[in-house]
Amino acid sequence: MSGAKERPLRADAARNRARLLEVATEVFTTRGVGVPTEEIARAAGVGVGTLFRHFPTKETLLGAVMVRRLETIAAQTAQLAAELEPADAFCACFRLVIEQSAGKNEFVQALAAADVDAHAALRESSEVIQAQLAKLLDGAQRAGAVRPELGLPELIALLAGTGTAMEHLGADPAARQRIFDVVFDGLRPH
Amino acid sequence: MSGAKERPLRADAARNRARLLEVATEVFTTRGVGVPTEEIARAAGVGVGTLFRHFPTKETLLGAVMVRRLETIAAQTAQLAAELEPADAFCACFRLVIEQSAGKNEFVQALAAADVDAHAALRESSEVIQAQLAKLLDGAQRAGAVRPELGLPELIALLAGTGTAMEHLGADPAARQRIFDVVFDGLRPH
Amino acid sequence: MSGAKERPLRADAARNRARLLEVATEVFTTRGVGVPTEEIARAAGVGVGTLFRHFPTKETLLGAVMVRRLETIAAQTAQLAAELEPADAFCACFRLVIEQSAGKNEFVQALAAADVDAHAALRESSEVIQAQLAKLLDGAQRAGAVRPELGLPELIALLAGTGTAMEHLGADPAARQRIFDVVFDGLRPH
Amino acid sequence: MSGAKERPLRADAARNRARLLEVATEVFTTRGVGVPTEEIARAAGVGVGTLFRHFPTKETLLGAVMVRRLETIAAQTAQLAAELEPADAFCACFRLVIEQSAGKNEFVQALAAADVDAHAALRESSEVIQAQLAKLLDGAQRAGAVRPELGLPELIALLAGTGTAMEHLGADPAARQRIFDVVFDGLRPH
DNA sequence: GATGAATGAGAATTCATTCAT
DNA sequence: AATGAATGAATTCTCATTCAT
Repeated sequence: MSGAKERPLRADAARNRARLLEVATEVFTTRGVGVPTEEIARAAGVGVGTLFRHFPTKETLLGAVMVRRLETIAAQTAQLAAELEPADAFCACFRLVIEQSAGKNEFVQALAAADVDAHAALRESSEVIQAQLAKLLDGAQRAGAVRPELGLPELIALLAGTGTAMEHLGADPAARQRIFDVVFDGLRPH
Repeated sequence: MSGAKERPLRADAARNRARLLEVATEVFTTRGVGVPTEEIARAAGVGVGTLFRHFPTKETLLGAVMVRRLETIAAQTAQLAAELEPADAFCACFRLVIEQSAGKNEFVQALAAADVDAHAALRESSEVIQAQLAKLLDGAQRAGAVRPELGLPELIALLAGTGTAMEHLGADPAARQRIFDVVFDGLRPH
Repeated sequence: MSGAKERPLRADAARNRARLLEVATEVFTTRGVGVPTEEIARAAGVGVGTLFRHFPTKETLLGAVMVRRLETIAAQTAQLAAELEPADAFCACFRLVIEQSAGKNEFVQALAAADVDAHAALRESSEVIQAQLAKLLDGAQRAGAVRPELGLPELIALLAGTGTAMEHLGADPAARQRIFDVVFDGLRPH
Repeated sequence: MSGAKERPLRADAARNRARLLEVATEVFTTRGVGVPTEEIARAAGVGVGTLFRHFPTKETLLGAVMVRRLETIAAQTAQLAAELEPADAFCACFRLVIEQSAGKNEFVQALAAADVDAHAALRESSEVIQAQLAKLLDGAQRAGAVRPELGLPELIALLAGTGTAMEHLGADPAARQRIFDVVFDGLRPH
């Protein structure tokens, strides 16, 4: 279904690609999507040409960064979901998503402004995570740990919102915990 | 406190300035800060030159838009605070801020990316609101309606976060209400 | 039908636009369409921005150059057609087109490679000329000066071809005349 | 005369070189010289590196394509010249050159824009053909079939021009024949 | 004061050519 | 020899800001 015929990719090319993704993630996250591609290339120690060989469009790069993030989160989520009781799993994953999503989240908007094909790759990863979240939510609700009237869209909105709140708070762990307290207590049936 | 000597400003100039702010608010809110200044000028029915005479920098314009929003919110907040019991006032104002802040909120980020002087004008308005929020929070906490361990920073973070959540949800009023339920229930002492 | 509402255009702006066209004609003609826009701007003594304000696309500029050429030719053709007997008019106009069309004629191809809208402006001018040529051809054929089996497409092809031949010949007037002799003698009924 | 010490060239290398020339001829002819080298390499089933090993410059490749064309034409011309009467040989060869030269003829211009060394290889092939054409012209003139005042430069210019005319006409054989009629009748003594 | 033309520093992207594998 | 990844100069176009009218 992911119809691309992926060549093995030479060792050094793979390294460059990985490095580029690494750097782009860092840069986009800390300084926003407005950063010039050239700067990302320089930071990765390659020429612009190389960047564009791997990601034919800035948007493609953006998408690849997102996908990588999503895949990481999906993997960790899967593990937590397997190891913990429904209610705990739900909380742990909620926290996980928040911690992993930190940074300027204009990403999504930047991508939303773009054409559909760019989304194609994202859609898949996105659906995987959403499915996981839906299952976690359902489990927590059956266990009576989360208000039954909430749907997946609200959960996603709350994740996004909590992420924003955390950004505004900076690193103070006590304050962050207080936010989690509010959200988790608010999520419980009332 | 605002050290500038403001001349009276001719009638038509004032009208232009007002119209520009109006339009800029609308445009920035619905289409983001990336919109070219020229387009804003055109939408306001003036030349770019006029825009830049009133707001010597795009960032200045952005700041002015923010200030206007903040002042509106501050005024409405003051009124609500005067009319309602502490607990109700807190909730009403929380909702108010959320509803008024709707739209592409890259604003803040765009401003954050800029130099300190641009903030100067904002700081004042910002402080006014923060003082109001602090008072509301304190009142609600004294009334036992809000967890006592929350500080102003957390409140602000939650406001920002709830705003983001609402954006992700679109216009569905029932879903929006469910988010408010979670947040307000979570804010209560547990 | 030419639906554009043309503003009067300020004096200096008009001068720049004219100069730009002048220079672009010269440059494209002598050095081909590959010349960077920036260089054209420089040669016209303006910044790139100005060039792109007047011609939002390199292709637009190309088109405008063509249109100008075509219009010049059309005007001169009209005059010659009015003043001379059919047979002479035909020859005179044939020569005229050749002399005016000199230069690297990749123009047309460059434009042909582009989208339809760019052609729109050209089409009109092009049709005007083609109508004139059709009339001239018809007149000359009625006068028995040109083979009756030739159609407009062949005439156009011959114009293009003779133009190419002239380019290959450079400025030697005697040689150019010999080419004309061949073509005109060949055009006569046999 | 061609001062390079040519090594025998391994069998597969020779095959690659041939294939490259084949493909480049096709591609340049149908799509113009703007096509990226990489694409030509891909179409030939080799890597760019290989292309550049055989032809150290895009221009070199262009030149080689031209040479190949010229050599083909020269060979066929020689055969026709040997088989036919002077007048017929002249006409047949004229047609031959036209038919073989079809396609986007920016070639020559592209080469003309380049430095002299690239021409060096061409010069030789070019001189061969020109000698043949001179002889054919002379023969036809002696036979009284072609105007005596025409020189080789005019013949070449007419060949180029007729080629252009044909390109403008597309494939319609009747129209093409009408062009030939004009040219051949024009070439006859008047 | 208002206007909108002019400016030019970027920004994304392409492509001939080089070079490590 | 062949490969294709890497390179970076060059190119088109945008947009905040300035300035002549």
